[in-house]
Amino acid sequence: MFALIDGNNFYASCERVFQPELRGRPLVVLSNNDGCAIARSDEAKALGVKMGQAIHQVAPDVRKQLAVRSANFALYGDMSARVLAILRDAAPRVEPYSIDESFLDLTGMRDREAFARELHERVHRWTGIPNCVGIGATKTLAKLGNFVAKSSVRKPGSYPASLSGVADLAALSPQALAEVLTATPVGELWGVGPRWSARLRELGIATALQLRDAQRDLILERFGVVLSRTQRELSGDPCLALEEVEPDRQQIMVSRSFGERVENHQSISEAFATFAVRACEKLRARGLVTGAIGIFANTDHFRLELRQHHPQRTTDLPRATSDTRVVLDTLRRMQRGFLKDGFAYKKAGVWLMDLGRPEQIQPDLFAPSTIGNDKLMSAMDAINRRYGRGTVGLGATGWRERPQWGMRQANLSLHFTTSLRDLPRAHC
DNA sequence: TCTGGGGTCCTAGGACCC
DNA sequence: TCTGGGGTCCTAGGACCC
Repeated sequence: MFALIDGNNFYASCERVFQPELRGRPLVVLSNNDGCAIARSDEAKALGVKMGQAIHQVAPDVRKQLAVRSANFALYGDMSARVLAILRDAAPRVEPYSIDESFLDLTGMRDREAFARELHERVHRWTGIPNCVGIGATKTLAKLGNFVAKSSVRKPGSYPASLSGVADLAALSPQALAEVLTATPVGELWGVGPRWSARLRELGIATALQLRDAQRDLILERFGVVLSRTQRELSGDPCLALEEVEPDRQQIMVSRSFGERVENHQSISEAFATFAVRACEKLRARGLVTGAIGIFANTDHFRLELRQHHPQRTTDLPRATSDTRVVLDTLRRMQRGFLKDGFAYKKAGVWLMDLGRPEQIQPDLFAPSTIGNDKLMSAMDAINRRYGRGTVGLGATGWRERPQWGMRQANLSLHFTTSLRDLPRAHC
């Protein structure tokens, strides 16, 4: 038996906790570079702002009514950790699924509904984050329960009012569950994206109930094992287990769109170095080493009248490492002849592949299997953790206050919970 | 003027092995 | 005349998630 708890309009809700003036107003949180909407308050949804919509494409009269914030991931990450601490305290087995969602194992619990209601209120009371809880015999049904709980808050009448905020689908009669499944378009299910949703509808499968009751071998044959699992989970047959221990990452990527188009290769080289430094920090934080490096750059694909170039290159390292300097050295060599003159680049990224635990790396007969100075790197990480990111670093990043490639963040809120520097400026 | 940043898994097909 | 039958590994592409 699973529960899924998730924060409503999570990023928008985080902003509202510390900026009460945003409550009750249509609020939009923008992606990096203040490009498109990545979170919307209910009021902003009601005005018709779409998920992922470019903010400059929102009608001017709507735009005027919106409160807007630049994405503040430091704040959201910290609020997420607070919510998670409450969940871990309340339930023995928790799987953090995303920044705003966790699965809980409720197997054997007697009064699930009371537990879920209490948790629902406690998270809101203790963190300020409104949330919903879905419960079901499988993860897919718990996810669906969560969708039902949220929908019946936002659009009263879409589902029975008793399922508002907290929805235990496992407590419903088969008839009542069938009604919920009938009211749910197939595309709203976890694991059914726009492509499959369209293909399913062509086959006359438009609702969750129709998918559940469709021919098993038809789904398996036409869509593969992934959707087949979703189908089985819909009938209460668990195919996905709770994963308390996060599996090691297979790759780590750091990429950014630039605040403006950049032709200057030195500037882009500094961007690559900055991304590599960040990627290596993430790598070490997970106790991993990397065996290969990839880089890419893109010109502005929204300006097709401009000359386009999207080079990409990967290199295997002779020995695995988590030492930023080894990665930067390789990166420098990879960049020879990589960018072309006369192109204006808009985005670049670095990714680390072939990740592994240092003790699992196949050893070389004549040389150590990894390379680099662990003590130096952990000292740098410790200083940056304590005094703030970028307190110590490496020259290849350019070390600039405002790099040419830097992001636009015109409406960034304060780091209310993670920066002492911001505290005196916070009025709450 | 202005358009995000991460991830995972599965499948099919080709190269290659014995 | 007739030309096997398994395997694995790798990669690219496509789907999904938040």
